[in-house]
Amino acid sequence: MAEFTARQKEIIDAAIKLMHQGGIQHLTMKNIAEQLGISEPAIYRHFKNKRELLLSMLAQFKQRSGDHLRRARSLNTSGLKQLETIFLEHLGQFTTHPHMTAVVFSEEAFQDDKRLSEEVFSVMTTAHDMITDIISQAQQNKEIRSDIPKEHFALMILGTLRMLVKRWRLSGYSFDLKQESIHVWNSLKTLLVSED
Amino acid sequence: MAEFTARQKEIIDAAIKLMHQGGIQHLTMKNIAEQLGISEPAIYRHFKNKRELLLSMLAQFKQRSGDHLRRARSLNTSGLKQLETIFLEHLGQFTTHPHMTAVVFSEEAFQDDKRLSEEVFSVMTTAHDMITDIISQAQQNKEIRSDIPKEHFALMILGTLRMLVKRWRLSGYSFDLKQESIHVWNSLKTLLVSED
Amino acid sequence: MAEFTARQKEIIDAAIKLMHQGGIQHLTMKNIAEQLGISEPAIYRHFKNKRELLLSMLAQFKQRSGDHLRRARSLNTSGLKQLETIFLEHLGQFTTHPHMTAVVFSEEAFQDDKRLSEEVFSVMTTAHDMITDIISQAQQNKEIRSDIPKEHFALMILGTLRMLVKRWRLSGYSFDLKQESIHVWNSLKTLLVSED
Amino acid sequence: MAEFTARQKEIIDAAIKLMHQGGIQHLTMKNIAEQLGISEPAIYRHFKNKRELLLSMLAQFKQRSGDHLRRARSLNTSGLKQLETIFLEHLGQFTTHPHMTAVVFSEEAFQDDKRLSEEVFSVMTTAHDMITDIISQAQQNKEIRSDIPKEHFALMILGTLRMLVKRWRLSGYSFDLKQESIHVWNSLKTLLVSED
DNA sequence: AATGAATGAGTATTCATTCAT
DNA sequence: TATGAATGAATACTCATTCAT
Repeated sequence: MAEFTARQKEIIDAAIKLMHQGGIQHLTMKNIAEQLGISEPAIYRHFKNKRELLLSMLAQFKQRSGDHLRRARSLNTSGLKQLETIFLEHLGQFTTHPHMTAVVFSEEAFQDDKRLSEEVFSVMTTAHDMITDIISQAQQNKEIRSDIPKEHFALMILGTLRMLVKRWRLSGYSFDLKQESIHVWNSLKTLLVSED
Repeated sequence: MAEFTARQKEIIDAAIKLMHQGGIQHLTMKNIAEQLGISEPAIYRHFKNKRELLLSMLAQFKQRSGDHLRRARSLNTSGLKQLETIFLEHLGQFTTHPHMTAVVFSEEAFQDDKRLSEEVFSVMTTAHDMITDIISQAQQNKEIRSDIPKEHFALMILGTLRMLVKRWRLSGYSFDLKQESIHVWNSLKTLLVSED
Repeated sequence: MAEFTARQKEIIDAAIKLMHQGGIQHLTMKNIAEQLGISEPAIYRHFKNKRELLLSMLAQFKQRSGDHLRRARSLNTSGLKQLETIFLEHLGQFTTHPHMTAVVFSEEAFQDDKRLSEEVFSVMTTAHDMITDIISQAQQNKEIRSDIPKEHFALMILGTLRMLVKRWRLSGYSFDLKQESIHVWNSLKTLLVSED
Repeated sequence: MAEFTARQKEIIDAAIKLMHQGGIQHLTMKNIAEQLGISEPAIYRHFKNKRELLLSMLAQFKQRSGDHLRRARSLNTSGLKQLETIFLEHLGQFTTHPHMTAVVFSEEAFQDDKRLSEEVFSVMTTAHDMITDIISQAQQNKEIRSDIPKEHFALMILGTLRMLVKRWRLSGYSFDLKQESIHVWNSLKTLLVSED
């Protein structure tokens, strides 16, 4: 939908990087300008105001996230394989772009602006809903055990994924997220399919 | 360790409430003072500065959280029962004090201060470690399936718990967290014990 | 109604002086602070924001103006004498406080804020209405000729007064306003009473 | 004297319209550009800077005003008729172009620039002088009563005219200025000619 | 003749903190 | 123990203006 100019992308990237470094407290117009080597007012040529910039940042994140999910969903494979793709690709993306993890956990930061927090919420909800959907089908196909409500599985998968990212972040990216994500997924898979 | 005066506790509570309402952006000395009906300088009689206040807030939270865990741990019951107590009591505490959820998710907020973020991290780590410990023993006792690494179980339990709280928070506390937490725990329990 | 502290009065006076010197463009928080030898933030201890300061300035002016009018009105003299008192005292006040003239002509300056412009408008309207009222009675008492609508007389008196002040202002206060106002009032009086 | 290109006239008109809408605060290069649908730098092709633009605006206004006065003056009629023409045509012009009223009352706005404020002042002075002149002759011709100094009559006529316009402006143009101006003029005329 | 990109100086306002009382 | 008054540093944002294209 919203196409960004090269400069806008640069600014958005700088904003993400700053959020990553020191939270929203660090995400000031001055810091963004400094990081890009331009003056503060220059930013206003590209974004009406800070809010619009943050909204754009989230819009971009939302789109990427949505693309990921849709791509995984469209794969002509089993539900379990789709979930694996989502789980691993999502975490793989963070391995490549560690500062993106800052955006995932930005709900609390944007708490004082309804539009912004809704936008972050919607990313989480979309993922949750799609995962629930895949599980539902996989349960019907007997790929996944049916004695656990699909919403609980979704909660577990998303919760585990986020917890893994959070630990990686708080540890200072001190372990190999990609490697670890494969191990964790295997555990999750085992639980999803096992039946008494 | 740190014993707080009645006034200090009041200030800490006010701080938590403010964080809950509008994030760290709302957590200003002015707002704290306003909420307590005192002047700003008055706060400095009780805390050296804002940082010390936040540190105290986290210390209190850490202690409460630790107490909870230790109490659960000391119960002369099965590991599974201990995990259940931790899971349900933790969530039960949030039901009674919803503004406490703000503190749980405050890691990102305190990102720019090492001491503060470490403090929040340590709460999470302590919980993680204790859960891992309980699981380890329960696996030896054959209460919990052993084909899944204990760390992965810990990740799942803590991740699911946090995800549940986060959804409750972002939904505007629109569902019965206590009720829901029982259901989710049952699902988790089923997965913990089931064996191929 | 609104009682101002000593500091608030100082700030209001500084604001009036600045408006007088260089129009609203000069009326900045920085300039006010500089004139008082304090820092900008200090002003915010005394007024919530600039708008509130301007509103207070106008409130003070409104009250003074109203007091003047009511005092003149309450004089147990003829209508003509009351009008003379209003005319001469009003202009006399400006002679003593030349910077007050800036406030009289501030309607255009406050155009972009409804509340502010309404406040200035109301000062003018109040004067207009009271003058109209006095004229009406004086016409019934045959003090003032009745072949001219009272509103037109009010327009003339207020218009002439303002025009005189404006010319004084724009001339750089180069003539004796008090002296001149007596002459002009004599002319007005002659016209008010003369009859074909 | 100063001949303006079509584009320059457009820019001047846009400036007047903006002043009319929200005072000098609204009269920014950005707003002018926006109103014309061009970019800000484009304005600098036609005016050296903002000051030059405002000066041109006033020059245009001065010329129009002067033309009006001279045309009225050149009429081969009585002095009273000339004054009537000036009074009614002036107000008639405002009826057609309400935003012009903004320029009449712009003295205070341009207070911080000597050249600009002088320019506005000169428009007023020219009108004042010419009116005084006409009155002087009319007094000699016994058209107008001679017991009132000509300057006072000039002050009254101009003051009443301005006051009428100001009230029209502040009322939101809610009454028929043309109609009202005829009534007010009749009152003024009655006073000008009546003799004890 | 016009624009996209940029900027130095300024604008109101907020923040944590200090100090005299 | 508390407060009224103050402040340096920062905040988002605006303004007139310039310059390369």
